[in-house]
Amino acid sequence: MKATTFSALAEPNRLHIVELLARQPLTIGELAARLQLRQPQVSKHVRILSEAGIVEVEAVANRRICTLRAEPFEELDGWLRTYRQLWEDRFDRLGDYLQQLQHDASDPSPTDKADTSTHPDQEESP
Amino acid sequence: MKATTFSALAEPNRLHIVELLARQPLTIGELAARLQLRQPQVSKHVRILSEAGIVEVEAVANRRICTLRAEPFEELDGWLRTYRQLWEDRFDRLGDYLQQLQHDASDPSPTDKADTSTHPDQEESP
DNA sequence: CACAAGTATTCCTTGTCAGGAATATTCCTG
DNA sequence: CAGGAATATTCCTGACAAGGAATACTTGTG
Repeated sequence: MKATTFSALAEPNRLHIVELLARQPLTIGELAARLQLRQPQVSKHVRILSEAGIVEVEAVANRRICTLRAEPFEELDGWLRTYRQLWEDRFDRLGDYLQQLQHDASDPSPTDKADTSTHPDQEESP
Repeated sequence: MKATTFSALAEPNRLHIVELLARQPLTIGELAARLQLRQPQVSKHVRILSEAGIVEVEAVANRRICTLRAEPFEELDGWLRTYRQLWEDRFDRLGDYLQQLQHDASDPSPTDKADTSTHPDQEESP
């Protein structure tokens, strides 16, 4: 998962923009009116959202029509899938870990043991 | 949706922490080792994640065991539901809007018309 | 009770970002 | 082609966030 996606959504006005665009496409000016922001700031925010791949800007004469792109949301959805067991499975991960901690008091290889073996590997510096 | 959740995940190291904790709970020190960061910075990052409600910190003697909390992910999942039609329905929102733009050239109430009527209202300053 | 491991906190510095204001650009219309 | 609408860009300033370094706190142990 790219942090830039979260970064783009971390700004309240930008998050607001995204939620407005979820209802319908809007131009820069329309966004500015709804957000009570001045046009230049909206342009900047939209640019950032656009560079993050969240918003697509279509030029129609004078105006720029902003629409949401699906990809980042699909990616987010896929990312979330990894965490879905957190509230679905609900097994006692902390309990397991506490057990493991006690073991580790005498065990020389303390760190990477309790892998639940359901996650794709991304970490681990061997 | 709270921007603070995105804000907490916007920092690459913090996102990394979350992805590590998705596999198993870890202490501050273990996180520091995996992230190649110094302990104080990890403590700070974890504090921010904790204040955002993403991570729960349990004190066990000397150490602090960090685990993921489910709520923010559930909330994110619910939030995404609103956007799921973006890639599932795939109806031509931009085309609709272009139509509407032409209409609006003569129509005096240009802004709020094309409500798809499937979204909870949060915006609109009447 | 001194010591060490694990962690928290503070201070400092640097870089980044958001908004304001002014200005430039593009495009339509008469 | 002049003028106005919609938007982009630039410059500036103030706030804030992140890492480094040093230090304080806490807990188990000898």
